[in-house]
Amino acid sequence: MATIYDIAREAHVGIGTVSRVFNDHPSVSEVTRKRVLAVASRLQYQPHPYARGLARKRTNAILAIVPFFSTFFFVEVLRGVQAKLSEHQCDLVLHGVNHPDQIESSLHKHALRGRPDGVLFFSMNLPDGLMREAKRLNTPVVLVDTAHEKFDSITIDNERGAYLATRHLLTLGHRRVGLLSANLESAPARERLAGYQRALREAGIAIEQDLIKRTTSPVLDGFTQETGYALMREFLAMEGSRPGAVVVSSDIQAMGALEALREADIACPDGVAIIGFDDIVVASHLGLTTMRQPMFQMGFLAAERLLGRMEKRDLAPLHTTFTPELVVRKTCGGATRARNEHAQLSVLSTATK
Amino acid sequence: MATIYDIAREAHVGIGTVSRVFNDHPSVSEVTRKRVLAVASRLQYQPHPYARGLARKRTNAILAIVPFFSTFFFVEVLRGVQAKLSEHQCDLVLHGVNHPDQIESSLHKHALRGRPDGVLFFSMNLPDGLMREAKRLNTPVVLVDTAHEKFDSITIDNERGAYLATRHLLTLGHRRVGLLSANLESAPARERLAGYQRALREAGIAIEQDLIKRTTSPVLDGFTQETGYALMREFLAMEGSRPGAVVVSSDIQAMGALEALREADIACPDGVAIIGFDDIVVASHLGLTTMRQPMFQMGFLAAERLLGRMEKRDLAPLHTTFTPELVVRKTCGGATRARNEHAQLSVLSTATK
DNA sequence: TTACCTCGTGGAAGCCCTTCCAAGATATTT
DNA sequence: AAATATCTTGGAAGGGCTTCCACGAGGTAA
Repeated sequence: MATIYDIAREAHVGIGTVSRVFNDHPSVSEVTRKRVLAVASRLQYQPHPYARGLARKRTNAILAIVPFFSTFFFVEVLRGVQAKLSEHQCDLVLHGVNHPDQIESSLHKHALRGRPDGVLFFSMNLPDGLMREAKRLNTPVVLVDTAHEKFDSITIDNERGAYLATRHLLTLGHRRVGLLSANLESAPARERLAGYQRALREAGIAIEQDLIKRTTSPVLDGFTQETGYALMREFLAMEGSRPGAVVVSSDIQAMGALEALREADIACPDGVAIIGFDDIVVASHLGLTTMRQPMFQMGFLAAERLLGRMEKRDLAPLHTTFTPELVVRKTCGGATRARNEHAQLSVLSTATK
Repeated sequence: MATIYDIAREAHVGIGTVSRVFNDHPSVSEVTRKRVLAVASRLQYQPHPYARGLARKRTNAILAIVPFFSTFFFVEVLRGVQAKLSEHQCDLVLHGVNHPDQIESSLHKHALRGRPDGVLFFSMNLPDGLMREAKRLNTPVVLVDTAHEKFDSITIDNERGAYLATRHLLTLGHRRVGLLSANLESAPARERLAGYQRALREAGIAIEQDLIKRTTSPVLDGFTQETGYALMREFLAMEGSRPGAVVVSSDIQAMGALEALREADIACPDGVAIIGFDDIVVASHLGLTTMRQPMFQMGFLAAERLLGRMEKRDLAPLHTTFTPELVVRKTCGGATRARNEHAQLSVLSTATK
């Protein structure tokens, strides 16, 4: 591979000039610039990113720490991240975390070893270790689907999402509305529970504990089809007092729930209506009415914010919350038209200390 | 951040010794090693990866080029890749390609700029540009889900998979078996067609062109739910001569096909039986009988092979083919038990020029 | 004319490592 | 005891880039 020295020699200029050309430095005469570029292209020159990183003290890489990046949610969000990052010359390095316990230890050994210019941290409670390291190295961090007052964050208003979902069912005339929740250790699960409860309260409907099913499974905090299947069977076992509609805390669980219904030979909108949460790709194939999260956008925005933070580090943390949007399909009955292509965005707070 | 010079000074040794300690060089006395490590840990020393890369002339990063990494298939495969890579100290840099045309141009500007130690290239025809560059830079490349005689590859025996799928339907007593294919520009689609035809031929059944539906859609080469839906409707429009069973060339298409059936109110195993291809996660929720591809394993093996190739570059290309495995569920009727947890692996050829 | 800018340029120094060579210290052999 | 082999060690060189300082040339103002 050619180096700036080769270019310099062939173009009869100094290495400084070559470097300047490749960094768009203003003080290079047009004629020199052309000559250098010509030689560079002839020699197929490519600046060496590591040498550059070393000299500049930057890596041009951002690190994404995600729990097991196997779910639709992360894939979509990461696509958004990529979309933004590719506009800049910036690499995305993925670091999958299998178990929360693993974070602290692996962080040091692997993740930050690469000295990323920035970090995107997903859906987990921010470990103290990462927080300290980030401060120490002065590496900007943007949290996605989780929050902390000292860092930028992009989140979903889960409470409101569940509230809207529940409202939708109430509007359709349902009075006995159940909640198929997940592991309440999970913050999103708790928030969605709160939204569900608020909607019922506002409608003047008593909250029955029997109508709230949850799990203690640690596997993906219960956001799995298995959990959805199992909990829906619990509902079905209630026989006479079975709810006529169920708010499910994720689409993937809704899939399991639908399977349970099919197995029990209970029609979906008519026997039991179901509304999910996420709007993963398959939701549309299942005709699942659900609360859409703008996953791609979240990723895009997260990357954008991180890039911005890398420029101006000392501003107050910015917290952005997206409100999920109702996507009406078939599993609740009701109107089929009523959905905007893009989710509603609202910047809730801007200054936190 | 501390550097080896800091460590050397504080530990009263030379920089060479510090470097040796961190590279497990044998000729460092135990007492010195301990001392150096103690100082290093006190100073929270971390070797700088770029400086290391620059000096060693390696980057410790491998690049994955995937078409739109939004599908289940890639997510699973990439999980496998990660699993292997994390055993070594090796980063995974993702490069999503949106459109094939884009490959050639973006490759130069973005992808190879990082000078990865190796490249994983997925599911697309290997562009000449990448091939030349790889040769020029002497960067090992492993192809996944696609092949080229000059490079290592990990593929699926699509022909045999479709053959087995078709056989399954024949065994269940079906005589009129259709093929719901994709865009025949795609190699996997063609191979699956071939397997279907062979199974029929062997069974002494004439091949009817009407029973082979395909698309010319370029979107994901037709491997979409929309295509599945549309083509199944074509089958349904055949009325009297409609096939009693259909081999579908991917699970995602099968989802669309199932939807078409549901819409037409045709029972699935009974009215029309369906077998898919892939065994994506949702397949089990749909009760879809399908041909499983060991996606995680493919990724794992691909990474393993790439790592190996980085050590020994001059061996003949190795081509590994996995045979898909029948997973019996509900959409074909028939037995429900009969499935091993792991796919069968067979190394077909080892020496190609 | 002289003093002072500005512009374009060259290249040394520095970024943080690895690697290689030379050399001192020990141990082994003759 | 001398000669030789083996272990450890130090540190210069080098990897490819950015950046800063210095310098000459041309331009401007006094």
